[in-house]
Amino acid sequence: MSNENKLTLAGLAKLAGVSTSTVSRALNDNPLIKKETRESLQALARENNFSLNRAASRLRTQKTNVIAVILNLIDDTDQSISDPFLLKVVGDLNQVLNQNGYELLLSNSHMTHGDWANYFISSSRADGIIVIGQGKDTIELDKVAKSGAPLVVWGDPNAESNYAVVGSNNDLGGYLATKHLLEGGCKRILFLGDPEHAEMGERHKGYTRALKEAKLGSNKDLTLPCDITSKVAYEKVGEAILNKGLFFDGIVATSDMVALGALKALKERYINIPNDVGIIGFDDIAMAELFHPALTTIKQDTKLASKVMVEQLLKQLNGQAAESVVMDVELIKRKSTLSN
Amino acid sequence: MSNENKLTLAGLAKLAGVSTSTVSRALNDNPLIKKETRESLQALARENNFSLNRAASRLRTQKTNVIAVILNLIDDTDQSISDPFLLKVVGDLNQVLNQNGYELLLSNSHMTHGDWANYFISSSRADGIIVIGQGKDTIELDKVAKSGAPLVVWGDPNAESNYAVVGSNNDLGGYLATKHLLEGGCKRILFLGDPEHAEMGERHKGYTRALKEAKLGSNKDLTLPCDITSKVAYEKVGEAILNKGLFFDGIVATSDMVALGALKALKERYINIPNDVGIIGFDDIAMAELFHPALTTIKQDTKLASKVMVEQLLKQLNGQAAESVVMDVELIKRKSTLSN
DNA sequence: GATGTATTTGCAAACGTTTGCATTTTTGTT
DNA sequence: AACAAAAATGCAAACGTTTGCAAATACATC
Repeated sequence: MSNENKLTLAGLAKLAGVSTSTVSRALNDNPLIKKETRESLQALARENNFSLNRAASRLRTQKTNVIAVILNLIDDTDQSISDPFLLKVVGDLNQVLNQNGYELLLSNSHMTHGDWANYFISSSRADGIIVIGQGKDTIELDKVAKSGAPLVVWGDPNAESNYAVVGSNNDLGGYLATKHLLEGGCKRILFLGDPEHAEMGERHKGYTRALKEAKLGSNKDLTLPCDITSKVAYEKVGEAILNKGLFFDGIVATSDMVALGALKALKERYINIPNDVGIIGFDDIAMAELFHPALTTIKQDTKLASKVMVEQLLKQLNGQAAESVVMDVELIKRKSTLSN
Repeated sequence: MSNENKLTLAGLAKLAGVSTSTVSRALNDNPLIKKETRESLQALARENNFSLNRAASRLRTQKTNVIAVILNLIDDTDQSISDPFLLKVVGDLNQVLNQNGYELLLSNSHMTHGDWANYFISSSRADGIIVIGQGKDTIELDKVAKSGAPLVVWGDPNAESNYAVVGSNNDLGGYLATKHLLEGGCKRILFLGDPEHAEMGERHKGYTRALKEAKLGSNKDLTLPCDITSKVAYEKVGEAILNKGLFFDGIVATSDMVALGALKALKERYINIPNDVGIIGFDDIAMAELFHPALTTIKQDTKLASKVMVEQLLKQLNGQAAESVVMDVELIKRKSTLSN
């Protein structure tokens, strides 16, 4: 590893006896250069372990081919960063971005304070931003959008916004979940999650709608606000039962992790699932079917979603306008609920 | 967002009526510049939403302040990318790297083919590489190490290698796990995992040692090779019981996810845990205590490990030699095993 | 062989920072 | 007031690519 005399484009050009422009074009597969020349130069580059200096080419082309992905965490608990669903999204985004010739710069809202557009875009660290999660306030997002930086957000696509939001049809998800429980015979269905949060709010709407349709007026006591972690869900459900007994026979959980917490709280009290209480989750994380009983859930297709997010971002990078997209959800019936 | 006349260092300098060198130094907090000047220039930059072009400064300084983190996936299943433990490590690394002024470029072995050192380091995409997981063959890693690129690997620190490996005391972990089961009265303990894999092999060694100490010769039939996913574990355990009956009364699983799969297979057959079979996992992922029963496990401290990995990497970036580090593990007793 | 047109290459100027060195300004000493 | 030393600033040359334009070469046509 001779550090001091790292091979450069100019060096390679001298080696080949051509100009740097020719080598540059050859390595970028520019058809201006004769095919044979191109190939022999590419071979030469390979032999000599040459690789283009990206700092230089980024400076020259004013393009980084990097996308910043920001995990927009709501609370301060490190916990939430380990939500398998969000991390799955990161993994899938990485895949899709790579396929499109982009790399993924990972960040999270705890670390990156201040102006995201400035920090990532003006500074030439990245060409665009994908934010996972709308968070509670959208001020930061609005600022980014206003700056004109290419931006796509995973969140509630129905929310009023001046940027492109990709997200599930949460209302439908909440509706399907609730209806499924109703069909299984549940009468008093608990909504476990925070309706203040945009996406969860939509799910709550669907939940309420299904109840109304079934002529079961929604009851405020049947909504139990709760963070999106299993630990909190476990505690909240335990607490609720302690205070009020088993006042429900079904649970619509706002994520699989929340469902897992509820599951445990119930099982510890020897409450039978699904006979005494039916539980349905949201997300369909990989381990959902490994819970005991296997978890019925509303599936969000992260792979497809990632593809759509990247598409919408690429559009903006090409100067076109992007739009919010609503993704389909799907009821996955397993063992934690009764079938009708 | 006036795109065509983006503010540059020269522009800012003109605005302030000083030279670019002064502004550059001021923004980098160089004490060569008078304190007041520095502060007023920093304020001016803030007012004008100026931020340094990193492509340019990286080119000039030959330093990126970026670290590439590569998830070294063993198999082709997308599954393994969603192992909560590995993703937790990524999250923790992100945190530590940020605290040290570095950013995290995420990658995985499926996407980045060929020469990692060339791709990331010579190309000036990153200053160093952290690889999570040694994989089955270490050819690629050896190549990176030989190239002289700053490199730290999460894996088996006892493995022979010409690069710095940070990892748990897996042998001790396997030993503690097995001993704990023995103390709980288990006589025929199953090792669930692939001893061919470096880290798992160490755990298997510890397992064998504990058995020997207890005068229970190790039995080859009691080692059940198995991928590191819960689904495979679930299938393998189910299969084994189907073929040979319940020939074990304890399981040492090589990860919590594997334990989860085993757990389910057993529960489906109404085998009582921990009375009929004790199960102990590895990792202590966030949801381990939410399994039912709460999972006894060997904890790996990812936060501390991330800190150590970054330390070892920074050493190399400063021209010092790095060393392999063995991290402590800890037995976390919960409900899936009997206490002595 | 002359001419015109395609094809292939090279020249040289950017891109926006940082930094060694020279220069200017300030401060302190006699 | 003169001078030296210290502190603060500026000049200009890099860093390694890409690319518009000009130049050179190859090929075809008469």
